[in-house]
Amino acid sequence: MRTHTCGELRADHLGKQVQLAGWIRFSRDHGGVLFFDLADAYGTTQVVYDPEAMSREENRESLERMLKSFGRESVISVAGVVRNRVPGTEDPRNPTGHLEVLIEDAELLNSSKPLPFEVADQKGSLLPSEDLRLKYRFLDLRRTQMANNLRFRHRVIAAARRALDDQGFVEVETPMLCRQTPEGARDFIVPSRISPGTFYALPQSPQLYKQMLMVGGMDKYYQVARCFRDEDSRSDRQPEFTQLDVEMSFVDDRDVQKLIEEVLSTVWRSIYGRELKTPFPRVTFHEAMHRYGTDAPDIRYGLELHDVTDIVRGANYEIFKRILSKGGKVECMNVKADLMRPTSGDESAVGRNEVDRLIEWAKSQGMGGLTWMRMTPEGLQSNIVKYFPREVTAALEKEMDAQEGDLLLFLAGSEIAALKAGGELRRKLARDLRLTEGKDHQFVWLVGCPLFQKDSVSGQLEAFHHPFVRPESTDLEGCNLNCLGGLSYDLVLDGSEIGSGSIRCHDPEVQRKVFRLLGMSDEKIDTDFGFFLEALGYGAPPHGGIALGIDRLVSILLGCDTIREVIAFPKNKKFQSLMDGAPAKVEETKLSELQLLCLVGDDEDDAC
RNA sequence: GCCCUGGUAGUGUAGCGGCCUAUCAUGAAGCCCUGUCGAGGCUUCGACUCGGGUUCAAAUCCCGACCAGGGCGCCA
Repeated sequence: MRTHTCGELRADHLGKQVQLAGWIRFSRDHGGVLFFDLADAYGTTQVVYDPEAMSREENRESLERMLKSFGRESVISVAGVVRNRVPGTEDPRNPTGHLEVLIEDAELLNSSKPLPFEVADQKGSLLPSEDLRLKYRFLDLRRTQMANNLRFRHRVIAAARRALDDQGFVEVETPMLCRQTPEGARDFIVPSRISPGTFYALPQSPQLYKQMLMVGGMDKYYQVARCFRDEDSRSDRQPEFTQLDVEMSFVDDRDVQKLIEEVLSTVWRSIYGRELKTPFPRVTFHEAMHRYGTDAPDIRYGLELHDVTDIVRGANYEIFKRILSKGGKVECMNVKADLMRPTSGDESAVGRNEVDRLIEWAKSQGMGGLTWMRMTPEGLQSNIVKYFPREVTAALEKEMDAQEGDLLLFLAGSEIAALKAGGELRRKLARDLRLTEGKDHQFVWLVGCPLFQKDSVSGQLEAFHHPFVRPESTDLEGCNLNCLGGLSYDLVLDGSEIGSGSIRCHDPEVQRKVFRLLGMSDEKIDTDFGFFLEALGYGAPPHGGIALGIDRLVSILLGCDTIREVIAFPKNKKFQSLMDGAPAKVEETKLSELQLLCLVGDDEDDAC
């Protein structure tokens, strides 16, 4: 159907008879000469109809009529000769821009209805609303941006596969129809027809299966695995998503991290053609929370938090006094003068109006407000500095290394609230002041996370990551469980968690103890995890692994706002596929076959 | 479950109490044009999400619904 693609023709094809096929992106009718930009997945080639160059007079009229009838996104094939363009009319932006194909014959392979939005890239054309793009995703995918995104994603995955294959990893597929896991995210449930009244769950991750593969002696496993979680959507969350899932035997945490650094280095070489700096910096959970106010720190800029609680204790400032009396903390951030005026010219980009806006923002974040002081030649100044004795402001200046023009921002509240708000403030300022513009991507290992955390409502211990993390110490009776660490590690990229892994419990007794501490009865443990503990009892090797979120990784590398931009057929915020209408009702007979009753009638109001 | 933002021709937008019979661009349909490449020129078509309310007067203000997105909770 074609001899070449639309991105292929070069100077050495000149004079050759070729046949191209593709979509008409643009057409230009000059009253006689007709130009078409013929596009396919590989590029765009200009094909031209020139009536004066037509030799066979008898075909001329019908060919001309046909060509003039072609609309945008019509699919055509053309036959003709490759020739140079008229001197001075070359298009240097296009690799095929110095030549064109002179149409001798053409065929309409398929016509296109008028488009719901523009597919061709045009200067100044804005994207249509996302629901329209999702409804017509097949058209959206024709846009070069989307096509490039998917190709980029493919190259990332291909490079990762190559790296893992080189290291002797085996890609193994694990079931999509699983047993429901008791904790964690909500499962998607699939009814069994053969065993009425029972249900499979779609996997939240292949966690247990990959551990079983280690027990099975597979030694090095990986999978580009689809995972399913029925939790509410975010811009970086979809009900189904893809993980690069890895597990290996006879390793410690450093071995897994080293492997991932190697995999990502291969990705870097493959897509950027340069080396990735390894090993990645390691930040402990404690350090991340106290310096950056988050467990997924972006360390590409400063704005670090300082605990100034003890310093401001000497102040007569009612707001701080009230919070301190309740055991709260005061966190301080120094917005250095040079950060505040790189982009927007003369005056400080964080003037009084902006500070007022930050105060409003802090209130919207659930803080009581935000206190500020600006460093001047006369020392710290602000509306409330009169409540701070000179020795307190002096100590603040020293602790925060305040130089002239610097802005100190204070957040006061319970320790966790102050830190979290500080983390949010950091992110907001980084965004507003464009602190990451032009900066390289930065990976960080987050290590030393606690094994457990207390549920804020029930007070019950719950797993910080998941219940399969090996505790730092196996003496679970003799230690403070609130401080007990796990052998886990998160991979953070530019302030987003893109991976999480750990060394696992391979000793069934340790694993059972962890389950018990999580509040599970022995009966429940045996029902839900009996097979798992049983397996660990048959000589499970020490093992560990990690899973990288491919959608997040790729979207961050591409600078996309949401992971939907790197997923061919994503769902909307309500988990609907606007293109095919999923989820949808099924016929009554299908339900009876599954022994299911639907409590929601045809009329929405009938819902119980 | 909650909070925030937004809904104007097919698409993207302007308008934000009367100058609205609603702007501009793009598109679609038609005509002109023999070297363009977002071709150009001319003509035509085509919209205020829905329901209440305030007002002499509502695209504009208020309330509610619906739809979309962002976030909180949730996501072991």
